[in-house]
Amino acid sequence: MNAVELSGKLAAIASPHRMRIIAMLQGEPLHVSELARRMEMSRALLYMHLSKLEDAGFVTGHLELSDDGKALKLFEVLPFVLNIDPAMIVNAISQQESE
Amino acid sequence: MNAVELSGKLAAIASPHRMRIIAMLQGEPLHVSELARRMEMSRALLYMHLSKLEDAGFVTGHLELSDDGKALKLFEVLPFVLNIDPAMIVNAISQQESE
DNA sequence: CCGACCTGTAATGTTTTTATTACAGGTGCA
DNA sequence: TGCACCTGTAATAAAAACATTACAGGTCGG
Repeated sequence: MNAVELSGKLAAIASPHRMRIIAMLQGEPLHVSELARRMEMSRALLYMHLSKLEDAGFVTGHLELSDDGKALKLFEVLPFVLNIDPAMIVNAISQQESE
Repeated sequence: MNAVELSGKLAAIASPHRMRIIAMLQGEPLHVSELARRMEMSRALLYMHLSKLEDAGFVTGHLELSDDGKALKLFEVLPFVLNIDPAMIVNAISQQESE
């Protein structure tokens, strides 16, 4: 992982709102409207945060049909681990590309 | 470490410029002007980035006298480790305060 | 005294991020 | 048909981050 990719991922979690989203989804997938209620946040804003988390690979969402036939967009946390220390920063900077 | 502190630290490293600063200082403390030359960056801008890194506890700087008596502000990397995964995010969110 | 270094920051402009509001459209059910 | 849900996004405003320029002041050596 190069420096740009790494900083992108770090920026994606470096937000109290987004960390709270991860904490709420952890172990309990929720659909957008329900999550918006629990976060006490507008859906539009929540979508913005969810997009950043999804782009960075921390969460994933998919449409699903509820029991009564309504479409729900369920989001869940993807497993991830990032060990940040000086050596891995040096390593990221020295990477020109590659995943 | 609570969510606000953690997001502050993550935001501080979530920048290619600042990651590069850490990489350059790692193992070789440098004074501001010299680092500015190697980074090809203005001192004013470098100070802004260094302040963020110092506030977050990733680097530290102190004045020191060179051999010919001039004052130099030497910066060096402080050891740090951050293991980021869903569980530690949940933990950070559940912390109300404490260091 | 002057030139070549160094530190430190204020003021300003630009860009990006964050947040709000408003809209369009869908399903199920009484 | 009207109500209560849901998804999705465009347009806009407000706030924060980033970057540049310009200045003030210090030490040293020729």
